[in-house]
Amino acid sequence: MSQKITREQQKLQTRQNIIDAAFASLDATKSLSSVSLREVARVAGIAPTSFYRHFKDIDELGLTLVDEAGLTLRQLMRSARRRISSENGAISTSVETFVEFVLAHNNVFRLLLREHTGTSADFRAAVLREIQHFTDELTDYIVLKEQTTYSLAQMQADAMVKIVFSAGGELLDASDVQISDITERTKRQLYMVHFGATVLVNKPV
Amino acid sequence: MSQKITREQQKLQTRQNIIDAAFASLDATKSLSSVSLREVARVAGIAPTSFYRHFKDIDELGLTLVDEAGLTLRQLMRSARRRISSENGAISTSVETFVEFVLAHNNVFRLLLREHTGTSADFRAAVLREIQHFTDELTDYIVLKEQTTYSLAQMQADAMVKIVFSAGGELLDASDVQISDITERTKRQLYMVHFGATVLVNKPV
DNA sequence: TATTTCAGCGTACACGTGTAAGCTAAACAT
DNA sequence: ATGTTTAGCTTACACGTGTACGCTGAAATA
Repeated sequence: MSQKITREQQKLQTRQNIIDAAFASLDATKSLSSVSLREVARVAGIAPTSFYRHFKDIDELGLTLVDEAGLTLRQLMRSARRRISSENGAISTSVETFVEFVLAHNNVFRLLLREHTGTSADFRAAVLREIQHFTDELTDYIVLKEQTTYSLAQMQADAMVKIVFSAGGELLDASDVQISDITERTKRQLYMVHFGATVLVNKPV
Repeated sequence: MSQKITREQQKLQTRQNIIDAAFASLDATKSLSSVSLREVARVAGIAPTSFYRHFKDIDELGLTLVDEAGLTLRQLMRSARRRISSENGAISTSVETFVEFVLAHNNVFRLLLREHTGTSADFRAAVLREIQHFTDELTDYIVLKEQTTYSLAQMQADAMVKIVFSAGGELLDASDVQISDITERTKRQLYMVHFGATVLVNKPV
C-alpha cells in the first residue's frame, strides 16, 4: 500500500529541502548574508519566488539555521557529558569531544562563529543566545562538581567557552598535524583556568 | 609662499582618501567583502573607475585596511606597556587600555574581529598574522617578567589574547553599564589564567 | 617649447539580486 | 460533484555590482 502524501507533508518536506540547501550552500566562502534566495531556491529545486511560501524573507531562514545550529551544539554538550563519566578527565574528554564536533560539523560551527561577529545584529544576538545556553550549562556543571561560588563558576565557564570557541575557529583552517597541537594546547589552557579558579576561591582578589 | 602640489603628492592624497572612505563605510553592518568599490569611490569623491589607478582590485584595498588596523593594534600594545610601569597591576592596566582602545577605535577592532572569521581566506590569514604578532609580544613580556618556560608562556599569552579579544567583541554591542562588568570579568579571567599558569610551572600535567 | 605620461572621467555592458503580479493544477473541504 | 485554497510556476522590473574602453587635461620631462 503506497503512502498518501498529504499537502502538509509535502510542504514540510520542501521547507526541509530549503534548509538543507542553505546549509549545503554555506561553505567556507559564504556567510548567511551572502547566501542568496535565488541560489538556495536553485539548490532546493524550487522557483525563487516559491521561497516566500515558506519564509517571510531570507533573514527568517537565517534565524532558523542558527536555531538548528544551536540544537546541534546542545547535542554536543550531552554527548560530552555522557563520555565524561568514564575514566578520563572531564577537561580532556570535553575538549576531544568538541574537536570531533567541529571537524564533523564544520559547516555548522563555522556558521555560529561567523555570525557571532557578523554584520546582522539579529544574527549576532541569536548566536549569542546559543553560546549563552552553552555557557550556562557549563556553569551549572562546575557549580555541581567543584567547591566554588556561582559567580566565580560563571567567570570560569565564560573563560573556558571563549578559549574553546576560539580554538574551534583555528581548527576550521588547520591542517591535520595542527589539529592535535591545538587540542593539546587547549586542554592545557583549560587546566590553567581551572587551577587559577580554585586559587581565586581561596584567595579572592 | 604657497606649496606646490606635485602629481605624486596628489596621488598619495587620493589614495589616503580612498582608505579613509573605506574605514568610514565600515560601520556595524558592513564587512570588507560587502563594501563596494562604487560606494568607496563615491565617498572618496572619485569616479568608480579611477579606483583602479590606486588598487589592483577591492581585495588589495582590504588587505591594506587590515595592515592599518594591525598598526593601530601595535600602538595599543606600546601604549599599554608605557602605562604598566606605574603603580597598578599589569593585568588591570592592560585590560583597561584595551577596553579604551576598542571603544575609541571600534571600527578598527570590528574590522579585525569580523575578518578573523570572515569569508575570505586571505583576509583571515592577514588578521591572524596581526593577532600572532600581538600574542608574540605578550609572550616575550611574560617570559621576561615571570619565571616560566617559553612554551608555557606561549599558551598563557594565547589564552589571554583569546579571552581579551572575545571580550572586545562583546564590548562592541555593549551598553554603558555592561562595559564595566565586562572589564572586571575580563580582569578576573586573566588572573585565573595567570595563577593557573604559575601552578602549571611547578606541577606540570 | 614640444612631447610624453597618467590620474580621473563618462559611457556602456552583462550579470545577479530581491520581489511584485498573476496563472495553474492539485489537494482539500463541503 | 463542486467550490476553495494554496504550493509552485513564469514573467517582468528596477537596482547595484565589477570592470572594459576610450577620452581629456594637466603635470612632468626633454
